[in-house]
Amino acid sequence: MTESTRVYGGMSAAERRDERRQRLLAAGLELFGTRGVAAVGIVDICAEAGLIKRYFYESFSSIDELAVAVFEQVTDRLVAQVVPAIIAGGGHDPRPALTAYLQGALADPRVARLLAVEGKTGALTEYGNGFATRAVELWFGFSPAVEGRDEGALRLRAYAFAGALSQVCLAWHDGVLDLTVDQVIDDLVGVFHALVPEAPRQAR
Amino acid sequence: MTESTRVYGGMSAAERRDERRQRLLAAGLELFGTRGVAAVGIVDICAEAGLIKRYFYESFSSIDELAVAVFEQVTDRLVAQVVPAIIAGGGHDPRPALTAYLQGALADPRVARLLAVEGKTGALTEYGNGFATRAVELWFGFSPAVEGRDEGALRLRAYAFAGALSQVCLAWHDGVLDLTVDQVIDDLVGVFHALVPEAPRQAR
DNA sequence: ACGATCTGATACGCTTGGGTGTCAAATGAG
DNA sequence: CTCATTTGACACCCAAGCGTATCAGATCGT
Repeated sequence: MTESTRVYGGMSAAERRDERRQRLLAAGLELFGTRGVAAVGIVDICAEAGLIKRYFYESFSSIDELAVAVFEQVTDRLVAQVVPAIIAGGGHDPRPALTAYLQGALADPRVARLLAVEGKTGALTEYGNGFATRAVELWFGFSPAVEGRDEGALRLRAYAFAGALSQVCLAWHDGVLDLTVDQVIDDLVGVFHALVPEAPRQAR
Repeated sequence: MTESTRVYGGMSAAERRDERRQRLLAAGLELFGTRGVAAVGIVDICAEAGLIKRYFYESFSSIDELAVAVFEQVTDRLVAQVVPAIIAGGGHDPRPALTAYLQGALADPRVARLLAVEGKTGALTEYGNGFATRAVELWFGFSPAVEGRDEGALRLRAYAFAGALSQVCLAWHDGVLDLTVDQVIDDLVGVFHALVPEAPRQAR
């Protein structure tokens, strides 16, 4: 309880603590995004972050807790970039949103892997499903007020597109798709329009 | 080296050995398909199979080896059902093939999880990617002789459809899609045709 | 019935990783 | 300079899981 709080290395106690937490998050992104969550231990994280175990438990109490924090950091960043792009698209052009999303998922294979694979396993399942749900609800923000049989079909297409995005990102990172980033974006815009022919509720 | 080989429990030595191997494979499908490969140990497999560790090492030398065998068994069964259905479709109707595939992936959530999640992690990555490649090449069997820019775009759509299939199966098993199996099949046939507008090279 | 073999249960040694503790060196306040 | 605080390196105990070994009961051939 004695908060001595003095400056060390030019930083206050809170600053040092936050900086260590950020290093742990960065180490988690690196290792979780390459080896996979299940293959990473606390010792690995500390080695990658250049810290000792004491400072791991300073911010987190388990590997799963760190994994959740990393996942939320990644998805929050992504949402923060995509949502304004959706608004910029004016509700009828999916390209800005797709561009924003793919700039995150194509630029960093670790992000792609976290979203497409790790978010479906172990302690991240509920958070991964939650993110998928958020994305699908976002999708429905474009085309509301559907009912009955078509509502289910539309929802299916939302999940279909989400899965398509993930798989394409993984395949592209694996090098099996010989396309530029812009080509991938163009093609996925095409996929979007193919999946939602009634998409832009503008002049129909 | 002394192969005594005598009958026990009404089975020959080879029969008993095969039966134990099958029980291990079944236990692997159950546990890998529910908890995930990374969360399963040899002891768990043996408990599920009702065997002791000695008989695990009789057929496999590690958890990863069992996981590969389970994955290959599942995918081989699937291929054995899908390929004839492709032929039955005559190269222009995707419905039989999709029906065959989804009868496997929708009837058994463990199969869906193995294909969509576990096949991308750990020791199964190469085999999972190999299966995806097989599926994509199968896709190209329908629409050959494309070249240049369109070849990449078509390949992207193949991976997109594969990802769509996986994600829809997972979502359906999670109960977020309130559709019957037949409705899912119908809708995915629609997704297929949407992704491949030039699909049936019949009377265009 | 008897002996050899097959099986299941259990135990043991070993390694790995989590969680905690100790101690000396580095740093900053007075 | 002196001393309290902060930090890093290292040691330690413990639980879990792997791989192997042991042993009694069950089963089969003769």
